Amino acid sequence: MSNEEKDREDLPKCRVGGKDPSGSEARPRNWLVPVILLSLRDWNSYGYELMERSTRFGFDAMNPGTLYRTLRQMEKDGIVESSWETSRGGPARRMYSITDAGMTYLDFWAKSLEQYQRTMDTFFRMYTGQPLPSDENEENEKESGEGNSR
Amino acid sequence: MSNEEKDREDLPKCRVGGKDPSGSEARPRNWLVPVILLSLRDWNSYGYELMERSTRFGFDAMNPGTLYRTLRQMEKDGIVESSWETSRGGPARRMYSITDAGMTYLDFWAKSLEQYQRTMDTFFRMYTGQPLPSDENEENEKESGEGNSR
DNA sequence: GTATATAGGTGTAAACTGCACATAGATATG
DNA sequence: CATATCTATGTGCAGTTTACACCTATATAC
Repeated sequence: MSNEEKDREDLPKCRVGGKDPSGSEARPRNWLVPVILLSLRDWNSYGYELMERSTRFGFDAMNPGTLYRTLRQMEKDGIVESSWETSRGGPARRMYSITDAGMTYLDFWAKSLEQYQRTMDTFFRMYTGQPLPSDENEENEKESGEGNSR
Repeated sequence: MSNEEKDREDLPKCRVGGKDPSGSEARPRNWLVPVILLSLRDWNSYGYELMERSTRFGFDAMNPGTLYRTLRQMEKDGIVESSWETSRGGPARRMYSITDAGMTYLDFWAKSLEQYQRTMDTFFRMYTGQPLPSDENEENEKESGEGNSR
């Protein structure tokens, strides 16, 4: 048995977050939306192709149901547009393109993700043991002093 | 009217992701769990205090319901322990401490978040217009070539 | 004719979260 | 004493998101 497998078996089976934070847990809700918008900003595309492309953005095994449903919802919201492409062998494709509102929405997502990245940086600074740089020590240690330190 | 306010009104009211990705949207599900575990790793604490501390990790206005419920669930999962602290003026506090399983779980979350950070880096590299460095151009442009470029 | 790859989709249950609301001890104030 | 406030912990419910299973249809290969 490899070490990684052993680690996994020691991991508590937590109901919070399903089982473990790997895979789907450690990414924001609707992460699929900015990923799709970003893909469509460069090239128009369709569901089946977007499924493969999103694999590069943390979706190890994208499930079709969620993707197609998200695309239809995004069209209702006006951030993407679609039209059938039938001039081709094989099943018809619903080709999607991003709208102006979609571009605006993508920019907004980018700003939010930047903010979240900074928050995660704070998390990792604290995780690796360094004190918070923005924390000016306004008596916090004393207030929380009833706990033992490890 | 300020520019920021104007931007906000131009934003499409998207059903995907509630309204907009600001605030709660741009962070993973159960983000509260690693935040609590990290806080408890340094000092034992209780719900009311943890509520204030989590404000520093992207929760602008933490709602008590979610926090207390999460803490109870985490205890059921065995990643934290609690005991009543009554030797004090004021209402009793349920003091929490992290368990060994909780430490393991925190490490696991950290690994997942690191992974996700790398994914977000990929997102931002693509967003700002640079090509993916891991992308060795295996005919991808031609395969996706039916879309127009912007 | 039947298997396979491509392409798009629905139904449902579980999980997560925000919001409103409920409870209760201690202390301060008129 | 009445009651207001701060501290502290919770429950109920409804809305959103998502994973999983399942279904349909077209074209091509064998």
